Amino acid sequence: MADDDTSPFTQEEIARAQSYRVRDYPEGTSPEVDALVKDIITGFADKWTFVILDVLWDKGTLRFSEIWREVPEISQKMLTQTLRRMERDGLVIRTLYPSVPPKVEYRLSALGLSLGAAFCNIWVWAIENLDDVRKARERFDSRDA
Amino acid sequence: MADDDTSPFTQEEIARAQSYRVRDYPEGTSPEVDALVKDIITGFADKWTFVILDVLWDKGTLRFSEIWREVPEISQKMLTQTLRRMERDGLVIRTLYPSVPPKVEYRLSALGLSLGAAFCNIWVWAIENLDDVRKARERFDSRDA
DNA sequence: CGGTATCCACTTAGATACTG
DNA sequence: CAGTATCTAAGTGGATACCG
Repeated sequence: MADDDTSPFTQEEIARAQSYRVRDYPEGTSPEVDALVKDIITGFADKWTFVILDVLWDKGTLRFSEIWREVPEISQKMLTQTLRRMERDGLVIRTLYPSVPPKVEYRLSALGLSLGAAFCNIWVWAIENLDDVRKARERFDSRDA
Repeated sequence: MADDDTSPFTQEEIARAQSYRVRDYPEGTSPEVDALVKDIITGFADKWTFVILDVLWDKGTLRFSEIWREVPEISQKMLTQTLRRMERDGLVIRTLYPSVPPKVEYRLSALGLSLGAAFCNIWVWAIENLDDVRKARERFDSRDA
Protein backbone atom coordinates (compact mmCIF):
# COMPACT_ATOMS: atom_id res chain seq x y z
CA MET A 1 0.00 0.00 0.00
CA ALA A 2 1.16 3.48 -0.82
CA ASP A 3 2.50 5.44 2.11
CA ASP A 4 0.68 8.66 1.30
CA ASP A 5 -1.98 10.42 3.33
CA THR A 6 -4.83 8.71 1.55
CA SER A 7 -4.29 5.84 3.93
CA PRO A 8 -7.51 4.81 5.66
CA PHE A 9 -5.56 3.75 8.73
CA THR A 10 -4.50 5.60 11.84
CA GLN A 11 -0.86 5.83 12.76
CA GLU A 12 -1.53 3.47 15.63
CA GLU A 13 -3.11 0.85 13.40
CA ILE A 14 -0.23 1.02 11.01
CA ALA A 15 2.32 0.76 13.80
CA ARG A 16 0.49 -2.23 15.20
CA ALA A 17 0.39 -3.91 11.81
CA GLN A 18 4.08 -3.28 11.28
CA SER A 19 4.92 -5.08 14.49
CA TYR A 20 4.35 -8.32 12.58
CA ARG A 21 6.78 -7.36 9.88
CA VAL A 22 10.54 -7.61 9.89
CA ARG A 23 11.71 -6.29 6.57
CA ASP A 24 10.57 -4.29 3.59
CA TYR A 25 10.27 -5.70 0.13
CA PRO A 26 13.46 -5.48 -1.90
CA GLU A 27 13.29 -2.72 -4.47
CA GLY A 28 12.61 -3.32 -8.12
CA THR A 29 11.33 -6.87 -8.35
CA SER A 30 10.63 -7.78 -11.94
CA PRO A 31 7.28 -9.20 -13.04
CA GLU A 32 9.11 -12.42 -13.82
CA VAL A 33 10.50 -12.78 -10.31
CA ASP A 34 7.09 -11.71 -9.06
CA ALA A 35 5.44 -14.61 -10.81
CA LEU A 36 7.98 -17.11 -9.53
CA VAL A 37 7.62 -15.83 -6.01
CA LYS A 38 3.86 -16.08 -6.22
CA ASP A 39 4.35 -19.62 -7.44
CA ILE A 40 6.47 -20.58 -4.50
CA ILE A 41 4.16 -18.92 -2.04
CA THR A 42 0.97 -20.43 -3.38
CA GLY A 43 2.75 -23.76 -3.57
CA PHE A 44 3.53 -23.57 0.12
CA ALA A 45 0.20 -22.08 1.08
CA ASP A 46 -1.03 -25.54 1.81
CA LYS A 47 -2.72 -26.79 4.91
CA TRP A 48 -0.51 -29.78 5.54
CA THR A 49 2.77 -28.11 4.66
CA PHE A 50 1.94 -25.55 7.27
CA VAL A 51 1.14 -28.10 9.94
CA ILE A 52 4.14 -30.32 9.28
CA LEU A 53 6.48 -27.38 9.22
CA ASP A 54 5.12 -26.47 12.62
CA VAL A 55 5.56 -29.97 14.01
CA LEU A 56 9.12 -30.34 12.80
CA TRP A 57 9.89 -26.88 14.08
CA ASP A 58 8.67 -27.85 17.52
CA LYS A 59 10.03 -31.37 17.77
CA GLY A 60 13.22 -31.32 15.73
CA THR A 61 13.92 -34.72 14.17
CA LEU A 62 11.07 -37.19 13.84
CA ARG A 63 10.40 -40.51 12.24
CA PHE A 64 7.58 -40.92 9.73
CA SER A 65 5.33 -42.57 12.29
CA GLU A 66 6.16 -39.98 14.91
CA ILE A 67 5.03 -37.15 12.66
CA TRP A 68 1.90 -39.10 11.98
CA ARG A 69 1.26 -39.47 15.69
CA GLU A 70 1.54 -35.70 16.05
CA VAL A 71 -0.91 -35.12 13.20
CA PRO A 72 -3.34 -38.03 13.29
CA GLU A 73 -5.91 -36.32 11.07
CA ILE A 74 -3.68 -36.61 8.03
CA SER A 75 -3.86 -39.68 5.82
CA GLN A 76 -0.72 -41.67 5.11
CA LYS A 77 -0.96 -40.72 1.48
CA MET A 78 -1.02 -37.01 2.18
CA LEU A 79 1.74 -37.25 4.75
CA THR A 80 4.00 -39.03 2.28
CA GLN A 81 3.07 -36.63 -0.48
CA THR A 82 3.61 -33.51 1.59
CA LEU A 83 6.92 -34.70 2.99
CA ARG A 84 8.10 -35.63 -0.50
CA ARG A 85 7.24 -32.20 -1.83
CA MET A 86 8.90 -30.47 1.09
CA GLU A 87 11.98 -32.58 0.53
CA ARG A 88 11.98 -31.67 -3.14
CA ASP A 89 11.72 -27.99 -2.28
CA GLY A 90 14.68 -28.34 0.06
CA LEU A 91 12.67 -27.66 3.20
CA VAL A 92 13.18 -31.00 4.91
CA ILE A 93 16.02 -33.49 4.96
CA ARG A 94 15.11 -37.15 4.71
CA THR A 95 17.48 -39.70 6.17
CA LEU A 96 16.96 -43.36 5.39
CA TYR A 97 18.54 -45.97 7.64
CA PRO A 98 18.70 -49.16 5.56
CA SER A 99 17.74 -51.48 8.37
CA VAL A 100 14.93 -53.98 8.55
CA PRO A 101 12.37 -52.71 9.26
CA PRO A 102 13.40 -49.47 7.63
CA LYS A 103 13.75 -46.32 9.66
CA VAL A 104 13.34 -42.88 8.11
CA GLU A 105 13.96 -39.62 9.85
CA TYR A 106 12.81 -36.17 8.84
CA ARG A 107 14.12 -32.81 9.99
CA LEU A 108 14.03 -29.26 8.75
CA SER A 109 16.85 -28.03 6.59
CA ALA A 110 18.30 -24.57 7.20
CA LEU A 111 15.95 -23.42 4.45
CA GLY A 112 12.98 -25.00 6.16
CA LEU A 113 14.02 -23.52 9.46
CA SER A 114 14.04 -20.04 8.02
CA LEU A 115 10.64 -20.54 6.41
CA GLY A 116 9.38 -21.76 9.76
CA ALA A 117 10.66 -18.57 11.35
CA ALA A 118 8.78 -16.53 8.77
CA PHE A 119 5.62 -18.50 9.44
CA CYS A 120 6.09 -17.80 13.11
CA ASN A 121 4.69 -14.33 12.57
CA ILE A 122 1.53 -15.75 11.08
CA TRP A 123 1.21 -18.03 14.05
CA VAL A 124 1.65 -15.15 16.45
CA TRP A 125 -0.82 -13.07 14.47
CA ALA A 126 -3.39 -15.83 14.67
CA ILE A 127 -3.00 -16.15 18.42
CA GLU A 128 -3.23 -12.43 19.03
CA ASN A 129 -6.15 -11.83 16.69
CA LEU A 130 -8.12 -15.00 17.25
CA ASP A 131 -10.79 -13.14 19.14
CA ASP A 132 -11.18 -10.39 16.58
CA VAL A 133 -11.70 -12.94 13.85
CA ARG A 134 -14.25 -14.79 15.92
CA LYS A 135 -16.15 -11.61 16.66
CA ALA A 136 -16.05 -10.53 13.02
CA ARG A 137 -17.55 -13.86 12.01
CA GLU A 138 -20.33 -13.63 14.57
CA ARG A 139 -21.14 -10.12 13.46
CA PHE A 140 -21.20 -11.15 9.80
CA ASP A 141 -23.29 -14.24 10.41
CA SER A 142 -25.90 -12.45 12.51
CA ARG A 143 -26.41 -9.73 9.95
CA ASP A 144 -29.01 -11.73 8.05
CA ALA A 145 -30.47 -13.70 10.90
CA MET B 1 12.35 -26.55 18.14
CA ALA B 2 14.13 -27.00 21.43
CA ASP B 3 16.97 -24.59 22.01
CA ASP B 4 19.40 -27.13 23.37
CA ASP B 5 22.69 -28.23 21.92
CA THR B 6 21.22 -31.15 20.04
CA SER B 7 20.30 -28.64 17.35
CA PRO B 8 21.48 -29.71 13.92
CA PHE B 9 22.01 -26.11 12.89
CA THR B 10 24.97 -23.80 13.18
CA GLN B 11 24.66 -20.55 15.06
CA GLU B 12 24.80 -18.73 11.77
CA GLU B 13 21.98 -20.71 10.25
CA ILE B 14 19.83 -20.09 13.28
CA ALA B 15 20.60 -16.38 13.26
CA ARG B 16 19.73 -16.19 9.60
CA ALA B 17 16.47 -18.01 10.14
CA GLN B 18 15.57 -15.74 13.03
CA SER B 19 15.92 -12.70 10.82
CA TYR B 20 12.51 -13.59 9.36
CA ARG B 21 10.92 -13.66 12.75
CA VAL B 22 9.65 -10.80 14.87
CA ARG B 23 8.30 -12.34 18.02
CA ASP B 24 8.33 -15.50 20.04
CA TYR B 25 5.28 -17.59 20.67
CA PRO B 26 3.34 -16.55 23.73
CA GLU B 27 3.93 -18.91 26.62
CA GLY B 28 1.51 -21.61 27.61
CA THR B 29 -0.94 -21.88 24.75
CA SER B 30 -3.59 -24.44 25.54
CA PRO B 31 -4.36 -27.30 23.18
CA GLU B 32 -7.76 -25.69 22.65
CA VAL B 33 -6.29 -22.36 21.52
CA ASP B 34 -3.80 -24.37 19.51
CA ALA B 35 -6.56 -26.04 17.56
CA LEU B 36 -8.38 -22.77 16.89
CA VAL B 37 -5.20 -21.11 15.74
CA LYS B 38 -4.45 -24.00 13.41
CA ASP B 39 -7.98 -23.61 12.11
CA ILE B 40 -7.53 -19.95 11.33
CA ILE B 41 -4.17 -20.49 9.74
CA THR B 42 -5.22 -23.37 7.54
CA GLY B 43 -8.33 -21.40 6.65
CA PHE B 44 -6.18 -18.56 5.40
CA ALA B 45 -3.58 -20.80 3.84
CA ASP B 46 -5.35 -20.44 0.55
CA LYS B 47 -3.95 -19.45 -2.79
CA TRP B 48 -6.45 -16.72 -3.61
CA THR B 49 -6.63 -15.22 -0.14
CA PHE B 50 -2.92 -14.77 -0.34
CA VAL B 51 -2.99 -13.11 -3.73
CA ILE B 52 -5.88 -10.78 -2.96
CA LEU B 53 -4.35 -9.78 0.35
CA ASP B 54 -1.25 -8.86 -1.60
CA VAL B 55 -3.15 -6.84 -4.21
CA LEU B 56 -5.14 -4.86 -1.66
CA TRP B 57 -1.99 -4.30 0.33
CA ASP B 58 -0.30 -2.82 -2.71
CA LYS B 59 -3.16 -0.84 -4.20
CA GLY B 60 -5.25 0.25 -1.22
CA THR B 61 -8.92 0.58 -2.14
CA LEU B 62 -10.18 -1.18 -5.26
CA ARG B 63 -13.45 -1.91 -6.95
CA PHE B 64 -14.48 -5.48 -7.70
CA SER B 65 -13.56 -5.19 -11.34
CA GLU B 66 -10.25 -3.52 -10.52
CA ILE B 67 -9.20 -6.42 -8.33
CA TRP B 68 -10.20 -8.74 -11.11
CA ARG B 69 -8.06 -6.80 -13.56
CA GLU B 70 -5.09 -7.25 -11.23
CA VAL B 71 -5.71 -10.99 -10.96
CA PRO B 72 -7.15 -12.07 -14.30
CA GLU B 73 -6.52 -15.77 -13.70
CA ILE B 74 -9.18 -15.95 -11.02
CA SER B 75 -12.77 -16.74 -11.95
CA GLN B 76 -15.54 -14.40 -10.92
CA LYS B 77 -16.94 -17.07 -8.69
CA MET B 78 -13.72 -17.55 -6.76
CA LEU B 79 -13.12 -13.82 -6.49
CA THR B 80 -16.55 -13.28 -5.00
CA GLN B 81 -16.17 -16.27 -2.72
CA THR B 82 -12.75 -15.28 -1.49
CA LEU B 83 -13.71 -11.67 -0.89
CA ARG B 84 -16.84 -12.79 0.95
CA ARG B 85 -14.83 -15.04 3.21
CA MET B 86 -12.24 -12.36 3.87
CA GLU B 87 -15.02 -9.94 4.70
CA ARG B 88 -16.57 -12.45 7.07
CA ASP B 89 -13.22 -12.97 8.79
CA GLY B 90 -12.90 -9.21 9.22
CA LEU B 91 -9.93 -8.88 6.88
CA VAL B 92 -11.52 -6.65 4.26
CA ILE B 93 -14.15 -3.93 4.42
CA ARG B 94 -16.78 -3.93 1.72
CA THR B 95 -18.47 -0.65 0.84
CA LEU B 96 -21.53 -0.68 -1.38
CA TYR B 97 -22.56 2.54 -3.13
CA PRO B 98 -26.24 2.08 -3.99
CA SER B 99 -26.02 3.66 -7.40
CA VAL B 100 -27.01 2.28 -10.77
CA PRO B 101 -24.96 0.52 -11.89
CA PRO B 102 -23.78 -0.47 -8.43
CA LYS B 103 -20.28 0.31 -7.24
CA VAL B 104 -18.52 -1.78 -4.62
CA GLU B 105 -15.18 -1.00 -3.06
CA TYR B 106 -12.91 -3.25 -1.11
CA ARG B 107 -10.08 -2.33 1.22
CA LEU B 108 -8.15 -4.02 3.97
CA SER B 109 -9.33 -3.56 7.54
CA ALA B 110 -6.77 -2.91 10.26
CA LEU B 111 -6.92 -6.64 10.91
CA GLY B 112 -6.24 -7.41 7.27
CA LEU B 113 -3.45 -4.90 7.21
CA SER B 114 -1.72 -6.59 10.12
CA LEU B 115 -2.11 -10.02 8.52
CA GLY B 116 -0.62 -8.58 5.36
CA ALA B 117 2.33 -7.34 7.35
CA ALA B 118 2.85 -10.81 8.77
CA PHE B 119 2.69 -12.31 5.28
CA CYS B 120 5.28 -9.81 4.20
CA ASN B 121 7.93 -11.98 5.80
CA ILE B 122 6.88 -14.95 3.73
CA TRP B 123 7.08 -12.81 0.63
CA VAL B 124 10.56 -11.62 1.54
CA TRP B 125 11.58 -15.17 2.34
CA ALA B 126 10.38 -16.33 -1.06
CA ILE B 127 12.31 -13.62 -2.87
CA GLU B 128 15.50 -14.25 -0.97
CA ASN B 129 15.37 -18.02 -1.20
CA LEU B 130 13.90 -18.43 -4.64
CA ASP B 131 17.16 -19.66 -6.02
CA ASP B 132 17.79 -22.18 -3.27
CA VAL B 133 14.38 -23.70 -3.85
CA ARG B 134 14.98 -23.91 -7.57
CA LYS B 135 18.32 -25.57 -7.06
CA ALA B 136 16.89 -28.01 -4.55
CA ARG B 137 14.23 -28.99 -7.06
CA GLU B 138 16.73 -29.54 -9.84
CA ARG B 139 18.89 -31.64 -7.57
CA PHE B 140 15.92 -33.72 -6.47
CA ASP B 141 14.55 -34.19 -9.97
CA SER B 142 17.88 -35.25 -11.46
CA ARG B 143 18.50 -37.87 -8.79
CA ASP B 144 16.56 -40.52 -10.66
CA ALA B 145 17.26 -39.39 -14.19
C1' DC C 1 -21.37 -3.40 -12.39
C1' DG C 2 -21.33 -6.81 -9.33
C1' DG C 3 -23.10 -10.22 -8.35
C1' DT C 4 -26.08 -15.25 -7.95
C1' DA C 5 -27.42 -19.93 -9.72
C1' DT C 6 -26.66 -24.04 -12.11
C1' DC C 7 -24.19 -27.45 -14.26
C1' DC C 8 -20.21 -30.17 -15.06
C1' DA C 9 -15.13 -31.53 -15.65
C1' DC C 10 -11.54 -32.23 -13.02
C1' DT C 11 -8.88 -32.61 -9.07
C1' DT C 12 -8.16 -34.22 -4.56
C1' DA C 13 -7.88 -36.81 -0.74
C1' DG C 14 -9.51 -40.73 2.16
C1' DA C 15 -9.95 -45.79 2.54
C1' DT C 16 -8.19 -50.08 1.47
C1' DA C 17 -4.98 -53.49 0.02
C1' DC C 18 -0.45 -54.80 -0.82
C1' DT C 19 5.10 -54.65 -0.49
C1' DG C 20 10.42 -54.23 0.18
C1' DC D 1 8.18 -49.39 9.30
C1' DA D 2 7.48 -46.70 5.61
C1' DG D 3 5.93 -46.63 2.00
C1' DT D 4 3.24 -47.59 -3.20
C1' DA D 5 -0.99 -48.61 -5.98
C1' DT D 6 -5.66 -48.41 -6.92
C1' DC D 7 -10.36 -47.12 -6.48
C1' DT D 8 -13.79 -44.07 -5.28
C1' DA D 9 -16.47 -40.17 -2.82
C1' DA D 10 -16.40 -35.62 -2.21
C1' DG D 11 -14.92 -31.16 -3.05
C1' DT D 12 -13.33 -27.45 -6.09
C1' DG D 13 -13.35 -24.38 -9.50
C1' DG D 14 -14.37 -23.05 -14.37
C1' DA D 15 -18.00 -21.86 -17.89
C1' DT D 16 -22.25 -20.15 -18.81
C1' DA D 17 -26.55 -17.86 -18.17
C1' DC D 18 -29.20 -14.71 -15.89
C1' DC D 19 -30.53 -10.71 -12.43
C1' DG D 20 -31.03 -6.17 -9.47
